[in-house]
Amino acid sequence: MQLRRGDVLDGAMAILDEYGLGDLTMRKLATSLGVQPGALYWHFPNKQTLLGAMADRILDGVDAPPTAQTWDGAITELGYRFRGALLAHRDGAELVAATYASRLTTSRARDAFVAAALDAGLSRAHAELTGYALLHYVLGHTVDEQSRLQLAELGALTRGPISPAVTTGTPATSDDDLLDGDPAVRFEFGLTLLVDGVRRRLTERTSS
Amino acid sequence: MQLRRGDVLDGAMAILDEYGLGDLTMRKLATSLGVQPGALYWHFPNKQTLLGAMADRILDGVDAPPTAQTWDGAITELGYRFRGALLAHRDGAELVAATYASRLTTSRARDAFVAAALDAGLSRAHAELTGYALLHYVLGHTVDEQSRLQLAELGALTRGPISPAVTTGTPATSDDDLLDGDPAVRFEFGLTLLVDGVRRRLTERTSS
DNA sequence: ACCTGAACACCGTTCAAGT
DNA sequence: ACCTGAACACCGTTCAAGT
Repeated sequence: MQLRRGDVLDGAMAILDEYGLGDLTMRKLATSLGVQPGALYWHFPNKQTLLGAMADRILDGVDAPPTAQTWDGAITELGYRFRGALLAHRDGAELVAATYASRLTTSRARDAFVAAALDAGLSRAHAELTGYALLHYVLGHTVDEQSRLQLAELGALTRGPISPAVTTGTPATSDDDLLDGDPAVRFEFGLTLLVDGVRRRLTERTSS
Repeated sequence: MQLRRGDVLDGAMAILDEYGLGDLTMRKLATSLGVQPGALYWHFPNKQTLLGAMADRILDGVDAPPTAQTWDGAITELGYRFRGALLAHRDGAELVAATYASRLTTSRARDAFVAAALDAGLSRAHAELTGYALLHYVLGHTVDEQSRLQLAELGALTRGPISPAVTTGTPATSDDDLLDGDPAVRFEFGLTLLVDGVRRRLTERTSS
């Protein structure tokens, strides 16, 4: 059976979800595919490009038009969708943030924010700037949220052998969650600040 | 001459500024200090802890009380100060973002934002949430801004041997800057959206 | 066209032993 | 107390050679 580019990508996603970004090495990936490390370099020029393709897969669909009827609903919907996509894979936020930085993603996630800001009534220039602000906020928040989550899971495992049956009944809250509050509430609040910021720009326009 | 913890930190910061985070290895650091790699592990338990100490140094002073007279001026001042601290060192934003994720920084930068939000008149809970939103936005924005900057510098070097004298006269704008606009403008815009979001919460309080 | 075998030039970390 | 020497268990990437 010959290896195809998609198989490499699938294998990489599987390792990511099961072991995390730190354990995603070209050598482990090759082993899991039953192939020599060098074989991967026929399908991807380097690891960074592979990570870029993974980021694209993680973000696949987030740029679809929102279903909400209002402009603020649309922006909020896109924000939650973006965050959800990142949280759906172990280290998803970190991977996407790193890939955004290296400019190896082809995702048009930011464009979706820009389109929603245009629909709200902002000028092209302001809509573009709003797209950046939303993108940066969601990325910054979700990287933080996911790393907390994973540190808490690690802590829960380290803290001791509690019967797994116990954790099934209780909601998956950790010590840190209790101290720092619900991450969804935190996310929503920041998103609302930005949306209200946009609202203010709109009323200034109309009233002048 | 015996090596002190501070010397290791100084050496690490020097490598960061000159060669970047990717070239900051324990081995290179040891060589630059004229010592064996193992010696470093007497002063720092591991590389992560060293990176945490570096992040603390980068963020040193950003949590000082702002001088601005108004609450919105104070938040803006803190935002610019935070961003400035990150931009002052090569890969500073990436390093601090990674360290925030691993919770190995002792910086109270977020607390400064929270204090400013309290001064604005927000409740404790809302001020805390505002602190997170501001922190995440500044971090997300500046990681992006700095990676663009460094990709542009790399591109400028790669694109060819233009006389260094030419770049002295012209402002340090790259092709990407022209396409994507002034990063300071982008930063200011997002910060204003958040500040205006806070403002809205304040007026709702007072008017109800 | 696609992959192997084998190497190159690295990593972070550990730890007995030295001074 | 502080460091060396030397190893352990890895990395990403390249590339002639095979099929």
